[in-house]
Amino acid sequence: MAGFFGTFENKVDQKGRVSVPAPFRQNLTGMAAFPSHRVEAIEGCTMDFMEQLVSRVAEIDLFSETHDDLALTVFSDTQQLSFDSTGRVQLPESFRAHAGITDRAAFVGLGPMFQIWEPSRLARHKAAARERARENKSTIPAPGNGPPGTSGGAR
Amino acid sequence: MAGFFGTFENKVDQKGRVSVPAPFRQNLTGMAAFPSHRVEAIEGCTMDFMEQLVSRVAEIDLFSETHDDLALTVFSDTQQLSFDSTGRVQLPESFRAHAGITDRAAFVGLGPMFQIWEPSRLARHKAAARERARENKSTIPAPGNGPPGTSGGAR
DNA sequence: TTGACACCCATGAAATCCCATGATATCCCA
DNA sequence: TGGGATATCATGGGATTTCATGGGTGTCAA
Repeated sequence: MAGFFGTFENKVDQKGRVSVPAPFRQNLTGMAAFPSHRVEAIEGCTMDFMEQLVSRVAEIDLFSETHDDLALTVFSDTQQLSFDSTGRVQLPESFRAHAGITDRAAFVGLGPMFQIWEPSRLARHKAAARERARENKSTIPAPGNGPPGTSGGAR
Repeated sequence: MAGFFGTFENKVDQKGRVSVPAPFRQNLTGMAAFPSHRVEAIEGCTMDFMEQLVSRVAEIDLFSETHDDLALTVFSDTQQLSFDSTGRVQLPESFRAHAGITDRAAFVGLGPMFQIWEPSRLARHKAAARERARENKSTIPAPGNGPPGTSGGAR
């Protein structure tokens, strides 16, 4: 599976446009975005991934409260953002407000998806996340060898 | 599985490019790299390996805190480095800074992955590692046994 | 008419391509 | 087994392309 890696900080111009980092664009024919309900950032992913999300949510009991809440939270605010000819997207005002983005936006790769942050908030969030990951000793289930960067080394 | 062995020291030119040692390149269609959390070096692995990680992460409950923390910690500093036609990669400035690399870089094979060091730091690190290995009587677990016990991979 | 927005072109900086060079290492054949 | 021919590799640097960014124009709708 192709993924999103790395962190890229780009300028948001007066029209509210941002260049999507070229490495991200390569995996994106079209992109879907929605405000994160957990952090002050925008979540982004491929259209494909969004459709997988739809399937996953569909597996939750229909008519359950969880289902409704999740569906409403995620899908009702999702927008498909399209690129202009130079690879920029228009960040809707409501998205910028949610993330506190004014004139700079940091794209951060999270593997299957990515997030868009106001840079200084990202810095704070990242420090906190790293701390938590260390405390919980979280690791990625190894695909047969010790994952680099988490815990195991050689095997 | 293909592995990385040996140490190779190459020049970093003014453009920030380094030749990836030919023996390493043979195992690499594309390479992923990220700053080590434990030491002042850059970790490298195959793109395949990274993508396996992505798949693993995609299987964790989306929107869980674990998922977010883990993904952020692992992927946000990772970059895909691609080879030019003569087998060089561009080492991003942030990587060089993390490892203290200026005009020389040492590639160290570590089996399933490898590291990139500033040569003199590597020398020091290596001496220390050898010392620790002797004191701890570290061993490599025999094939077929459970996860490494006290030998504890890199730490 | 005034925004909001898609489309287009311009620009400078940076990354990448591509060719050239010399140094080793490898091959091949007498 | 010598030793020249050939291939591989690390390295340098100019040419070209990509990329982020700025700004203009036209269109459609309120």
